[in-house]
Amino acid sequence: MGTGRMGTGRVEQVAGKTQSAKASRRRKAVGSGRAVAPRPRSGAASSAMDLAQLDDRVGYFLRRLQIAIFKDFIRTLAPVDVRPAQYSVLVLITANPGRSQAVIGKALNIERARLARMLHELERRQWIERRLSSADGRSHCLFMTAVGKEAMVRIEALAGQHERHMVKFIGGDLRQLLLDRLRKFGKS
Amino acid sequence: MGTGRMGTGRVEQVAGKTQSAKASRRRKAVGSGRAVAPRPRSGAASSAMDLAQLDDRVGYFLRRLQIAIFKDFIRTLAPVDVRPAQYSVLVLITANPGRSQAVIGKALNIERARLARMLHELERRQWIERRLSSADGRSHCLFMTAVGKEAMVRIEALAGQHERHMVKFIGGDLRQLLLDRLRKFGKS
DNA sequence: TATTGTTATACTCTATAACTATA
DNA sequence: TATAGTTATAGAGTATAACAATA
Repeated sequence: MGTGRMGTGRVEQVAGKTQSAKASRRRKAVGSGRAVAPRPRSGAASSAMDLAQLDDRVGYFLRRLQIAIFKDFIRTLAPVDVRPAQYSVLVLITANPGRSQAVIGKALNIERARLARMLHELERRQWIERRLSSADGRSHCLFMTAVGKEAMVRIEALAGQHERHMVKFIGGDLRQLLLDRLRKFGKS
Repeated sequence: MGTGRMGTGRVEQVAGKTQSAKASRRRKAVGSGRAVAPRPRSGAASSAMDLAQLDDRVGYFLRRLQIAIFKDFIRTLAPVDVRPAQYSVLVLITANPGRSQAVIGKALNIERARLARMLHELERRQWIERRLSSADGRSHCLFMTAVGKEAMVRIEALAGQHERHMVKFIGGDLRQLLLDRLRKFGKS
């Protein structure tokens, strides 16, 4: 499951592209009519929906819960335009300054290729800084900038707000139980 | 969060594209050297990693658990090449024959655009059939084909195997508790 | 006007391969 | 030879807009 688009963060830069996108869409739309094979007719069913075996698949419900949680996270942190993966990286750099990309990536299970791009974005926003390691010329040591540390104050405030939403959403008891039981799956 | 690639399902059709992909990559690689600004040097940190605030974010752990679960699902159902979203659609069509795409999509929170493509794929594999509704000319009623029903036997067997992996992975008690508490978030 | 199914575009994220610089 | 960072490609998934046909 990738994470796809989800939520309403990052709305700014879409506006400028609307016109040309529309135009090219219209251009390409010419002659794109799919040859649809004629289908047989059938009466439509209309009783209540049965989830059947899906009702016993934890994965299914966990997935839906997780999507709802990420949506709230993205919505809550929209003012600072920080997504879940970015947040986890920022927290780790803040708490562990000077670590290499490889180490941070492994801790969060983020591919180094993906992390490289994400760090470029965070560097562009002047929140983090990369310094070549004096011990290993291949490694980049990661640090928060002064601007980044300042931004983290607001980011953590919003993240805390999101966490309080979770308490209201799934209940404080279930939240705590999940934390206690799931921590072991999130390490390494 | 979309779900991205994840796991090892669908490996077949990659092989044939390797050569041309490599070639075009080499072509484009010419002159793509990024002008990297020289970075200051720094000593590398090396103590144990601190998850800091991340250690209290249920969303973080739920996300990691959910990824692990989907990976197991994809790996376990690789023999039939069925992904989680496809599985959920197949189960619902099997249990609720004759429903429209709109209804199935709403029940599973799958965008109608996305569902249309997925159903094309399932139709191509001759597992499902679309019939125009006699009551509403806009609707397509969905049915499993004989081949599809036959395939579902193996698919459900593998899905059950996956579910037993879950019991071993998170424990039968936690699985049951999650099912009891999360079902309400998965309906609508 | 609104809805159903469809196509297309943009973006996020994962997986993978290739390349460089360094070790 | 192996590792760190980078770039690029393919693919899954989400969000969104537009369109034709139908209601």
